[in-house]
Amino acid sequence: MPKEPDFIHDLNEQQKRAVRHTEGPLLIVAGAGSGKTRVLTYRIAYLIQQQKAAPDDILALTFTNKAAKEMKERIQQLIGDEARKLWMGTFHSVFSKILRFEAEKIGFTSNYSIYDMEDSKNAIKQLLRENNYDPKEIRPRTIQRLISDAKNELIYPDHYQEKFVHSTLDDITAKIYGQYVERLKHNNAMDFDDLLVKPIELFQKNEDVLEKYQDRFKYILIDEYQDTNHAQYKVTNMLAEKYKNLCVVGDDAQSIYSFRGADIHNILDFKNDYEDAVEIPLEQNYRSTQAILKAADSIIKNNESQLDKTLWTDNDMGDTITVLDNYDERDEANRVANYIKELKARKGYDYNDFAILYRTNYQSRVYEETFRRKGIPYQLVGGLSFYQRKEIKDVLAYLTLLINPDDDTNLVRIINEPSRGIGNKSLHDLMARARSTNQSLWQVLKNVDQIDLYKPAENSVKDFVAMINELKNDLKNNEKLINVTKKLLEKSGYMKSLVEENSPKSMTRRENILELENAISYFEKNNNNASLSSFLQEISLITDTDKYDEEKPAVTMMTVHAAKGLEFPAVFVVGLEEELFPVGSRNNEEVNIEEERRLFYVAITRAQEVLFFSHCRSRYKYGEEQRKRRSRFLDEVSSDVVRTETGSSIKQDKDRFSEKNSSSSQNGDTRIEYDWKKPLYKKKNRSSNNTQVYYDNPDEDPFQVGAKVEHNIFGQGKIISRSGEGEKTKVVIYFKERQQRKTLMLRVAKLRVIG
DNA sequence: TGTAAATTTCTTTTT
DNA sequence: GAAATTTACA
Repeated sequence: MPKEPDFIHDLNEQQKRAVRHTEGPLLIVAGAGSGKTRVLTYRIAYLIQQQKAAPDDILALTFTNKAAKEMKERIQQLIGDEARKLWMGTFHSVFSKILRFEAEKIGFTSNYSIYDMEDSKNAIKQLLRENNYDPKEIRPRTIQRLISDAKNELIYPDHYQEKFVHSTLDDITAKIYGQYVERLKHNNAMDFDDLLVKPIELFQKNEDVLEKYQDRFKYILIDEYQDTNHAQYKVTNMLAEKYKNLCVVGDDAQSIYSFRGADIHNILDFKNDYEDAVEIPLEQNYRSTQAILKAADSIIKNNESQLDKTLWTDNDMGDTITVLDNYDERDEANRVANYIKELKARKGYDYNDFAILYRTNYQSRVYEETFRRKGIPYQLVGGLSFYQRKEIKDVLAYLTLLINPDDDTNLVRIINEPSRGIGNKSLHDLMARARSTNQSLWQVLKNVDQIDLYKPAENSVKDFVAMINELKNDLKNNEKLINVTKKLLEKSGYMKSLVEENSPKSMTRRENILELENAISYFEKNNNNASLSSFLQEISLITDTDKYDEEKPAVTMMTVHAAKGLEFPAVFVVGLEEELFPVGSRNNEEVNIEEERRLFYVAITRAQEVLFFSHCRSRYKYGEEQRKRRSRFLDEVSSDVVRTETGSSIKQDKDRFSEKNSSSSQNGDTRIEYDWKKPLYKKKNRSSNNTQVYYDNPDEDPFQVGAKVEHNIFGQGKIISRSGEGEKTKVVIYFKERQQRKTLMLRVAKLRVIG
């Protein structure tokens, strides 16, 4: 056996044990900030360096593609270029690759489409219609959710009938589930859940295939094991069964994905599943100050079900945590922005040292507006991702069709995009034909002669078929992807229609499409045998967090979920209000309060040095102002590590808030009491529902006479006059492109200042 | 058939 | 308040 590498000495004793334990099942219970990524990378490097395994014997499953990429780079630094041969990625990306090799064995082709949530929802909606259910009454989303849950539990359609038929909803779901599975197979498509479930089917039906991959992956490592669901659990158990070299890393305190079927028992029961499993805890935290850890600990101990462990640190006590008590979300964003500027100056932080973490994506909006106004650079992670944009999905649908024409869902998406005269009626007829003859829509289109169709539509169909065929041919003749894409954009008229629309919106869309073209060129340059199929597969599995760039000099804004695994010197956890964090219950579904608490724990433990909490007393939801009560979690935080700062706008607003010494406060700090149920009335001199006219002081309002502005529809223009106040402010604008004047309500018109 | 206007739902979290 | 969807009308 080769001599131990020097790098082993970078580790503490627990970490060394985990790295040296190469054979047999291993459970690493890694507390937040305890260096688990380091352990994983070192363990892999160690396996190779000690010649226990070749790089391609090892499979490492991570939570994001970005984590896999970074880990690979770090291993490369330790052991060299060999590391490139490692199998690393998310469950979804790794198994989608395996499925591409083995698709034929389960009745698919390697060019199968991957459906995202939207595609899958559309397919379900279509099925509901075909079964004469009104998608307004039976929500596709609900059915989709139930089907997804079933899949992750490995309950198949026939079993669903047995297990769940208690209500009409279950009845309908059972019916749709069966049809949905068939439809996807017919379309040669898989949804996200299938990428986990189909490999299991593959391995069960083909023992030789299973054995091939068992021999292939002699060592398996899984990160964030607490967030695996039953399907993931099952498939890795199958793979690990032969050699039992399964190493899982997780922290039950950070389990935050139960809504997508993650089962905390996978980590709790690991030792039952593998009797000779060794458990190694990592308890030293290298990330955070003592104050931050104390806050985190005081939170998590309120949960009943937790594995016992003590996280400790050698780090300093650090700063006290500040709770910002705000008037509303604008006040909140303003104060956060001010603190960022102040900390930047006082502590020498850069913008990328800050993160703003929230429970829901829509909370980002106020921050975007505030930061833009104050000139603070930011990067938004999550929300609507690039590949979910309409124009991008459209182009990708065209491309998908070239390799998988039987994919009805993608075909329906673009058959009349841009409009080419194949409207609702014609499409309906075509689909009816497809259903009655059990053909795909594409097959029906190819033989459109055989149906009695509205003539102009029929001609359009013929042109459409000819165009797709031509592009398919180009692809077959090994034409470059980028050229096929460009030709597609031209021949389909997609670009033309965007050019003709000539609105700011269509301009953005064109820019996005250019960016997609760049992505395609880049992919083609960096992959020797880049196929359209592999490109589409890769991008359909790109996640929001994959795009987060820690080098970018900008404040990061993201959900707590997206922040998992990351760390920042200074963190603001915002929107800590009841019904938001913890979230409010939907319908009568019960909120999993322990999971919300774990989520808060994750948020806290992202912070290295400086931590802020904040909550608002009122907040807009559905366009209406709502009174908010501060989160119960704030009362759970150990009182000796926090102090509350009440915003000046609250103190000034005596009408609504009366000052009292609150003795009931667990924290013992002074708080201004207010009757949170009392209805709000409109604030003076502040537009309550338009973000554009809200400023620190009126002088900052940029929509003054003479300002150049841009309107989404009317284009660019100049403000000629202005009247009214607050919400009722009106401006007269001369739009030069249209050569006309318009009077617009500032509150309604979406104006941007330019130049 | 395509567009503009009116209406309704929507906000958890994500591979 | 926005996005998605439906309705009304050209």
